[in-house]
Amino acid sequence: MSPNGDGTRDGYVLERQAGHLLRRAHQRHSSIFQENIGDDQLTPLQFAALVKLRDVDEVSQNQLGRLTAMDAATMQGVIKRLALRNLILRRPDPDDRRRLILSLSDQGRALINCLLSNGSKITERTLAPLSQDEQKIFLQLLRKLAAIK
Amino acid sequence: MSPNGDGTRDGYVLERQAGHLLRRAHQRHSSIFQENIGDDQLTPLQFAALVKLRDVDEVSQNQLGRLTAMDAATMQGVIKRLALRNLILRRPDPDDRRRLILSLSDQGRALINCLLSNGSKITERTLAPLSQDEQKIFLQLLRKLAAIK
DNA sequence: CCGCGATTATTTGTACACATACAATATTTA
DNA sequence: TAAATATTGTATGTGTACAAATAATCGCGG
Repeated sequence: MSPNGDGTRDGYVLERQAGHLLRRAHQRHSSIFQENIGDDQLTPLQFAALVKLRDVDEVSQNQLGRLTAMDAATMQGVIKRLALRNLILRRPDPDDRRRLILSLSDQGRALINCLLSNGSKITERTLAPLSQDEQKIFLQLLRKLAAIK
Repeated sequence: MSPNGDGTRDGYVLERQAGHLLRRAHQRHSSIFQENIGDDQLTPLQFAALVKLRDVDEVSQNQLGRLTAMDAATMQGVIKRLALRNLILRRPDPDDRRRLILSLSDQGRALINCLLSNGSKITERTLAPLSQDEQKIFLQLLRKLAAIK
């Protein structure tokens, strides 16, 4: 009821809420990404789109959005910026005229192949505050929490 | 080197990267927040600002930003929107004319007191995919990862 | 007391993030 | 086949996020 010394009055402490901590952890990761990705323009979502596009070769914009957990509107912006840099190609699907088929350009393929090791470094540095065992546990629990699979 | 069946070609699997998982977990939390906060306009950052302002009574805008991990530009927008709804008061600091002293309005205090239990519910539902033990471990590791304290 | 660096708040620009709405096209089903 | 429904890509509006630039003010060393 009365102040606790740290300024809190009762049960709800911001620093203990999952959402706040997730946001701050994500913040920290973004900053590590930016420092280590090795391409000033490339953002985490753009990188994710390129990685996934490399895995699947060809997909429609919406499909790629589902594979990378971006909604259609967000995906559209990400793709537009990647296309502007000539990292991906867009061509109409002859079998479904609503769709745009996306694929990596040679330049995009070269870039992502070159940057993949930076991606691994980023994950490593993001998890660096944890021991090896802790990292394993954390990723496992985080996967559950993100409702993956 | 060659495709693995799941479409991946080698070591870098998007779904195993900390950043991607953090983003998706945060996404899921945001959606839970929106469904459960009980105020259509209130966002996670606005809620955090109100909670912290309730704890500390009076602070400058930048100080509140540091307490809630928002940079000055973000804080400015959040505060502007809260002030627009008359949830907070802004008055100049007589001792430092650069500062705006922020405090909860009666309306803001009433709202946050009313919504705190929803905040707890949101944390609970966000962590629901984990057992009690897992929740404890997860929060502890997440706090380390977010570099809190 | 002066000057200069630091702090405070604001503004601008870019990029997510998602809801909503829309037009064009596909698919389902009546 | 015709009508209802769903999907695809685009556009718009609001709200994070952060860098960079600006202006006002503060405080400290000289």
